[in-house]
Amino acid sequence: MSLRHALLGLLSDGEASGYDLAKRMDSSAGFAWSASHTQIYPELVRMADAGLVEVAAEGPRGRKEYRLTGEGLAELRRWLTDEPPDRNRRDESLLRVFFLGVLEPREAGRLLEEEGRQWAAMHERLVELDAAIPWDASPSDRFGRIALERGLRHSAAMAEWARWAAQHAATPAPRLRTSR
Amino acid sequence: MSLRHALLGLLSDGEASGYDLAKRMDSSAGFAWSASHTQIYPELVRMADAGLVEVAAEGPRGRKEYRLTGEGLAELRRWLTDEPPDRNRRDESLLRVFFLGVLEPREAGRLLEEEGRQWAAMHERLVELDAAIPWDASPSDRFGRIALERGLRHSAAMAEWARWAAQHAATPAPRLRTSR
DNA sequence: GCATTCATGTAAAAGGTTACATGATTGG
DNA sequence: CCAATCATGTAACCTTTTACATGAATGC
Repeated sequence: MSLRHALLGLLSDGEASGYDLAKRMDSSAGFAWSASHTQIYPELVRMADAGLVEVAAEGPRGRKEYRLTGEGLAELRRWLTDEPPDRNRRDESLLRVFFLGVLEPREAGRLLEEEGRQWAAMHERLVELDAAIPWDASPSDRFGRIALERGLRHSAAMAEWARWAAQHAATPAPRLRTSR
Repeated sequence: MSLRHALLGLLSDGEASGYDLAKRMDSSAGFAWSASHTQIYPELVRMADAGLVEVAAEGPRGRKEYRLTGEGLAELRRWLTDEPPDRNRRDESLLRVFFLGVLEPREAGRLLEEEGRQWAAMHERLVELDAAIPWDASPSDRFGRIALERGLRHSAAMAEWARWAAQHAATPAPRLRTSR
């Protein structure tokens, strides 16, 4: 139930409404987890029932600002330290690579080149994001920056891999050599 | 509906029963997509109804070997070339990083070190897998090797990142410097 | 003979997406 | 006044996981 912990984490950075959380999810932590408002609103109600969050204030248009309770913060910490991360991989763009052999080599190469462009574009986006954010010395910014660094390295490595792969997709060499 | 395309892809490599597919899923393509037998069996029935696969042979213990139809192969190719990959990210171990600020710096560092060990272990596993597989010149092996190379580069980059991050998690520097 | 592996399934529950629905407030 | 954004929700559907269930063949 990672949605719950994602919401606890986002709320640890300050009070927010479901609407706010949905938007935050689309930027920062959304690189790791996404959810639509239709999933967030009922989950917040369940979390309030469980005592993990509480309504801190109500605003215009029925806006409800949620705040983390002590119990909620404890649950977030427990999750981080005691529960082993779910390393279940689910990556559609990798899945596709396995099956590129059913296409013409040229077509497979073309798709890998496109994959490289996508990763390069993502890298570019992250570089700009990094430059645009006024990082401060707060713990949440420190780890936000560390998470972004992960994205930078990941996208750089994937863009490089895709370029390498595109070259090797069409070359009828009996054995591939790695670049490392 | 990626499960369907994962199964089509696995079947493009040769006939297999649901049982076989569940096992293959745990090794090769399982690094990108996993599914349990309880999901695979009914999906194969639906795929047969849709004309994408057919029962090629029946064996002992009610074993049913499925074979890709022409329609199935066409659908696999259409998916690869015409449908844009779903780049929806869902990565619990990254999600955690965003929230490490709620822990003691030392605890956060410890978790990042553990993350580094996990990635290094994964890298080691892939290096061994690479050495153990008798790659041939077939298209499926070519792209299997390319997919594995992606895993090698990915795990190497992530292991390096985690080591870097562990160092920076506890250091109370006002601004982080990247290693690139 | 017995344990293991092979082999298939059903059903309930949980998690997630898409379509539909409503209305208040703000900015131009 | 009108469009855009804010703000919340329900319901149907699809996907995935977990629990339960059964029994045949193989190897020792």
